Amino acid sequence: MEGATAEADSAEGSFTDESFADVTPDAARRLLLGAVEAFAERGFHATTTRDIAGRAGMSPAALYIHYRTKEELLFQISRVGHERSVRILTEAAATGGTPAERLDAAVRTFVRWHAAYHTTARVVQYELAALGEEHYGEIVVMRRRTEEILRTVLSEGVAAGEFAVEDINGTALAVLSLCIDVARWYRTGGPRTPDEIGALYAGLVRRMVSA
Amino acid sequence: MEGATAEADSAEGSFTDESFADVTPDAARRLLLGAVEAFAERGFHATTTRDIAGRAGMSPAALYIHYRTKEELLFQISRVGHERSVRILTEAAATGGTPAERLDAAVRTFVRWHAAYHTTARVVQYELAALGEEHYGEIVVMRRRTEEILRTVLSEGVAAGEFAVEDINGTALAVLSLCIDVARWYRTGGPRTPDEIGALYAGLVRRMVSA
DNA sequence: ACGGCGACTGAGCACGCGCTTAGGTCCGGC
DNA sequence: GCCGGACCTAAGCGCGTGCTCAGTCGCCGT
Repeated sequence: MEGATAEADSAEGSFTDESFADVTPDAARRLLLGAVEAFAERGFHATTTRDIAGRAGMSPAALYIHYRTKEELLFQISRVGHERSVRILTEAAATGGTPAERLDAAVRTFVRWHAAYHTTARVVQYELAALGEEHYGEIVVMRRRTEEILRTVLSEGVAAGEFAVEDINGTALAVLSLCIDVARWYRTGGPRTPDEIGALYAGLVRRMVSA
Repeated sequence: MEGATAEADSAEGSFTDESFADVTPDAARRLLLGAVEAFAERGFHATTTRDIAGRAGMSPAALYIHYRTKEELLFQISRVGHERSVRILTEAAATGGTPAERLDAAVRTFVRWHAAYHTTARVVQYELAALGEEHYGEIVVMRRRTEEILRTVLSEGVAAGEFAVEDINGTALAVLSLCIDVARWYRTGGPRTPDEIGALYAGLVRRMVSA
């Protein structure tokens, strides 16, 4: 929880994602951050390598010293982003407490991450189709783990009599879908902070599944 | 209801969207349908005009007899698609019955449309950023109407004592988000028919808001 | 002092893109 | 019979793209 709480604590404003804090060298990290911004704004295919390099304050050619292709840049973003989001979900779902409490924590922090880091999250969730086949394969494994975590919590809640859920697979998919889609519509400076959306969504999901 | 029921009646398989049935001449309609497929598969920016023309069985130049630019093709798809989806929601929310029944009908048919015509819906919901500024402005008006319909039903349900919803705006956004995101993950040939997903989601939403 | 090496740039290549243009074909009206 | 217009194609223009490469800069160990 500690990590997950720190994750989105400053909550408002467009601060950069610390997911990429330990990427070295410095230029490689700046390129990644530039690419995240650009991909989130325009999409992968509408973004030029010149734009990315420009945001990082470098010439177009410098990009290819640190990454072999534009697609590899996307893959690194996707990989790190997925690792982070899976970690957050795992930690939240593994806290002590009843299944209801764990589902609450999972939805709350997952949503908060998608809102606070919606720039990264948008690339992570909506640019999958631009990945190469092999890279996509690696990512899909992590995505399946995400679904598995949700299904597990729901099953345990049903077993404990806390939840009344007929279609566990379908409901898990719906809950995830609800959380993920936050990255699509969230705007910094909107009426709600990531924390508030997390709280709202946790409540909605709780009512959706509780017995 | 009649129209909305007919809308997704054959329910399974990848049948073409009749939204574009009255587009003339024939070649213009074939181009639209080809563009819908291509945009849904690869996204607007990754789709070439040669690809679209090829799917319609024509030379690249033929596209420009019927549409001035590639973007206009996207706009026509987006416009017709939005009109259709707004009409569906409006009709469902305007049936007689309690707010709970109308919310049920709205979610059910809206979700069914997004699943059954997920190809069109994916373009409609996820390619907005590729629209030109003026065209985007036109579309946004329709999207606001969609939100308004949802907020109205929720408000009426609260007033009638059927729903217990604190944050009407936030909840309306969440419900819409849930429905829309179906277009992202739905695949034809998956375990659930559009009808089944509609029923599942209507139930989930009902529990989310009911007093 | 200097060699070697990693980081970076300026210039530019080959390609595929959106779109245009000149011209061909077909068909209904007179 | 033949004109006019709607529809379509072959060819290709100009440009911006992803990416490359020869060469420069500056820092480090010796």
